[in-house]
Amino acid sequence: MATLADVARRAGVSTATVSRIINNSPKPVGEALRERVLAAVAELQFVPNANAQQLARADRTAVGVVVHDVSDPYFAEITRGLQRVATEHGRLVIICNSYRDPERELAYVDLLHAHQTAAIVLAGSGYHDAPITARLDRKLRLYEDTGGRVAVIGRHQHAGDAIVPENEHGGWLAADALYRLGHTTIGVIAGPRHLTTTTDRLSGLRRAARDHGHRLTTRHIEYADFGRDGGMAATSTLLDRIPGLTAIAALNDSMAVGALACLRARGIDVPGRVSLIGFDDMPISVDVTPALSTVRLPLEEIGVRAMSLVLRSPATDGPQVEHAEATLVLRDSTAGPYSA
Amino acid sequence: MATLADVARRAGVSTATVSRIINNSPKPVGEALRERVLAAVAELQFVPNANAQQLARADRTAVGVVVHDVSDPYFAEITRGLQRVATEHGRLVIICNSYRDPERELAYVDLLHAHQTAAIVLAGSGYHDAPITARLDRKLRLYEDTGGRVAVIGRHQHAGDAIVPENEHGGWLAADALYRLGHTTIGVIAGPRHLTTTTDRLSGLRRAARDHGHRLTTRHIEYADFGRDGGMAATSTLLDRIPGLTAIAALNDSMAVGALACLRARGIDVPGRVSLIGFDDMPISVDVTPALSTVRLPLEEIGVRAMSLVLRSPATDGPQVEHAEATLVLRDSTAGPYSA
DNA sequence: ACGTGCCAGGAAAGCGCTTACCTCTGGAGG
DNA sequence: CCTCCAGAGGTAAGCGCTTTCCTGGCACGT
Repeated sequence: MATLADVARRAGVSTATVSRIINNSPKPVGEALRERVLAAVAELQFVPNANAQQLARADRTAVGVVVHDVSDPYFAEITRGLQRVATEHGRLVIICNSYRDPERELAYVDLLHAHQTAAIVLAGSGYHDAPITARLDRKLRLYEDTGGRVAVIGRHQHAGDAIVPENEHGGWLAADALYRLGHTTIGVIAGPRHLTTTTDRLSGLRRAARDHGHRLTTRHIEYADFGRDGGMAATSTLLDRIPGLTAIAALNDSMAVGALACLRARGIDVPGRVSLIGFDDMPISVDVTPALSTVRLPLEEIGVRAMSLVLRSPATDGPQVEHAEATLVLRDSTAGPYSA
Repeated sequence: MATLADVARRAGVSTATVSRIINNSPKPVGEALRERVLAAVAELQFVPNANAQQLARADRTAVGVVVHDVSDPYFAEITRGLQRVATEHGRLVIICNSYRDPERELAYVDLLHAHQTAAIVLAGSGYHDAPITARLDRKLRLYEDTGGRVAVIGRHQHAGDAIVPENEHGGWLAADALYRLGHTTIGVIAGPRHLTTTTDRLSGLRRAARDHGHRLTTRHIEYADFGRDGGMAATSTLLDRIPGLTAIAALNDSMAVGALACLRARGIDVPGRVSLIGFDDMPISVDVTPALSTVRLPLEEIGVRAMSLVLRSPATDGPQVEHAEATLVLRDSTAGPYSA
């Protein structure tokens, strides 16, 4: 492993000179030396030790991202936005998967802090768990005190920058859309109840029911994992419990896809017999059959905005909270109820 | 930013002692001191500087992963496998997206090298571009010389560990399946021609044609981007160019989903009028309508194996090359040709 | 009583860089 | 001809840790 000193020796110059050249520092260096040094760098295949550089200069460059799971399309889209902006700024992104384990999330925050990343963006639902939330908040605040920037996506708690998707409003949109189509009872397939995303979306659904004087009911809720298989299972029990159900709201599109699979397996026509609406509008949602009606969240844009927030000059005053608009997208999986 | 020295001062001990305690080194430390130090650590909210640690000890812990794009389901699945194993070994994973830009790929290899990662795994197709390939190979070899481990997924060139998916065989399987169903001319929608994955899969297709004495033809190839929209566009031109086409082979499932969208838009029944087969078997493929027939690659397993290879004790002798088996999965998008 | 080991703890030498500061040119200006 | 200064390069002090080696006590053996 060649070091700076090796290069310096080989070129017959001091390490300072080599350092200046490879970082092309503002300090002028003669052309002759520069060439000698560059030649030595090439011969020795010198690759500077980034850890030593980080330690020596004070600056922080990489940025850390903690998501629940990159392979989930929801996070994949957000991450794509994050990455794009980071790359434009010449920043390396370190992606960490917490797999929805709060402890692992905490551990990753420590880790990114320890690695002196310039910023941490935390994407994904918060937890209904006060001790965890408090610990996380403390860690984040400490990190900020040492000069780190933080942005959270989709959680309320933290004091720093935040992008908050309109989950509650989105829930309202979904229920309202179904009601307008003539449905009066909605079966809900929800994610884990300890996630704030779940409860936020649910409360939007419920508010819609209240707004319509309870001619609409959203009482039937089935909780499962936020994923295709969870959606499939939840749909199955929902169907068994509520004969004649005409509408299902899934709290995310992955679950909706699972619901579709269940419905198809049972030979229940969508939207002929049952209407289905999802949430998020992930890329694939337009390609399933029937194309999924859903509440759209600008996923990639959310990523872009979060990264921009965290990379903006610190001059900007105070923590920013931006909202990401939820919009209704009606495609082919929703229709008026089948009149029995 | 509290440092080790701060903690030592606060606890009234030497930095050596603090270091021993926080790393719980084998060297024994008295109980009284240990408590004092731990208290100081807590009060000062000390978080060790990982860069300094890396520099001081010789070991490397993180591992780097370079993929074309994590938000692509193909890579998302592989990454999931990689992550799982890394996590089991307590390793941090740094994920880098090259967005299929060879230069960026090279830059990332340098970057990961510079950051002293323990290993680099390069996932995704290689390029038909000798200079690039040579440069990459040189960098990788240099990295290995300095003690780094490398594994590549899905490319032949490099000398180190490799997982090679049976792309050629998979192509053969796809074409052969279609032939057995009675199709004699296959329209192919392919990814970029400079990717080895594209050409490998294509040559499998062609071999199948030869094997069947050219009663089968795979001459009609449309190149586009490896993605949903690329697949859609390619299918469109294919359909225009070859009237009466009864079978389409897409070189990956994303393209196949795009093909499905195009076919649906044109009102062409699948598999009634046109049969469609994909490649990869990404998770969503079972949920589109009709469920996609495809050539399955054990994506997550590939990730698992690659990471295991790279994390195995160096004692193991020589570079390993493992194959990932391609298997035919016939679902609902393929059938016998419609006899005109 | 004195040596002999052992053990807890500290001193200090790095790890591979960056950079503030110093030194030594040589040429311009008087 | 001397002074002064700018430019080119080097010296060395860190950055925040880890770890080797050393020291000073202490309990033990004789």
